[in-house]
Amino acid sequence: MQDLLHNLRIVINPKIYVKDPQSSDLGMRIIEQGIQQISEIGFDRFTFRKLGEQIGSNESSIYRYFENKHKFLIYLNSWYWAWMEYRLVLMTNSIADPGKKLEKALEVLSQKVEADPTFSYVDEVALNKIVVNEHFKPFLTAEVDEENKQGYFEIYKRLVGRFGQMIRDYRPQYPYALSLASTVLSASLHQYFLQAHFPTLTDCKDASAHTTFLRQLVFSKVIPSVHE
Amino acid sequence: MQDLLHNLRIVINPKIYVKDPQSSDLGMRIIEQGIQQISEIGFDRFTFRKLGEQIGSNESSIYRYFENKHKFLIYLNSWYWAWMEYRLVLMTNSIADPGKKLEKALEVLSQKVEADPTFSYVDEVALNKIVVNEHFKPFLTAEVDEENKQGYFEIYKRLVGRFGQMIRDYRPQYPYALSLASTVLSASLHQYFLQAHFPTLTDCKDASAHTTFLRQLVFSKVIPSVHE
DNA sequence: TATAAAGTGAGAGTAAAACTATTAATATTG
DNA sequence: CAATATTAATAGTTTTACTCTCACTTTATA
Repeated sequence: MQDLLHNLRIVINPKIYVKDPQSSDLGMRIIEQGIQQISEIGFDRFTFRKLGEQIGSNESSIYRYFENKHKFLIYLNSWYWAWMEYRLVLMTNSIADPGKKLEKALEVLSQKVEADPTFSYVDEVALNKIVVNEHFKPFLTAEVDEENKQGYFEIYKRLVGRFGQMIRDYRPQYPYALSLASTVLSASLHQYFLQAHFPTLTDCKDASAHTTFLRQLVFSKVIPSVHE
Repeated sequence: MQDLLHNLRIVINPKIYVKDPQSSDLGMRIIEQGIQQISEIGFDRFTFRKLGEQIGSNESSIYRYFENKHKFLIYLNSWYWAWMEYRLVLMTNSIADPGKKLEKALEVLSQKVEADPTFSYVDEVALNKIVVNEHFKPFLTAEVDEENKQGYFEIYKRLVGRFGQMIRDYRPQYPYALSLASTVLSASLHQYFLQAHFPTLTDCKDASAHTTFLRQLVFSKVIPSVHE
């Protein structure tokens, strides 16, 4: 199993990059160190110049891989969501019971992220910090609709769709499967964000609370409508 | 009642502005036209220079009201959340039953925004568009923690707290009132955002769907845990 | 092994945005 | 009417994002 996984490579829409960073040593360093830098100083303060200095290369070389830093962020986000999708499939594929499958999916999507040795050049924990801290930044531009047309967000959309389908498989009558799927995904990030920056706006103080909160939300244990 | 309300003024933390825009004609125009411009071209493409041109004034005059455009966005967001809080209180204050109160609160927070004649110089519909399209932008900066310390987000935090308290009043045993409150608030914006830009990621196609989706979520009718 | 092609590094250069500072004109107030 | 505050106009600075060019190195190919 592990051997098989070592041959895996996350596939990203080529329109997002100029040259595939997974195809060269410099490219890998751009990803590796770019993740480090953004997670440390934040995306806004991050520049290709600074990254060039850190990897002992030049700004202009990085532009040969990514058109601009916004696309770099979209790339990193795509990688993250592709990795989440891969983990989701891996962890739920063998579960036949829709309820148990959904429960497992929720766990995968909401638990604290840990390093995955399958992809050595990516620090998943730092990448998760980026995704949490900048969660909607890839979407929040005047060019969303154009970029969406270009398929920049297809991985994320596929993940929402897949998770939505799991909800539908469990309760086909429920009419808001997609909305619930997108809500859970964004709420999970948001709760981690609040825990880090606005602890007075969340009750999720430890690792397990995030999963419990969302599980209760999805499985209707929030405010029991019948008896308690 | 209306007469009383005409004397109302939304109070914003003075640290957010240099000079109170509600104190002068130029200030009002900055708010009024600023909302228009940002809702039309998006926050990133918006500059004080462009706004100056539109209101027949100068870039440097605007800097006398707001230190920078990021603080201007924080101001607009604060105004929006203060207005939401005012509406929330107004619409729920007289309701004694905690369940009905919570239901009403959900309605106020999730329904499509309509113009409020109480505050004539603010176009609430355009402002809502800004808040939906840029939802987390005020938070998503490297300076969040510092700005939070300065109290820039206190109105939003108060609103979450107030809504969380309504949940707690209804079901004191439920341990995630704050998380649910912040989730509902952000999910509401997010679903509107998806409806506008990613319709394949949401089931909320019309005005009432947003409220129904969230009501079911909060009142545990998502996936009935007992029988159907 | 010679040679073209591709990839990279260094540095300078450009355009736009985000302010800042100065000064003059205008309006307000005491 | 004089003092004061407010605003307009202009020019200037700094930073960022990105571009261009050219030299050098590595790799591919004949």
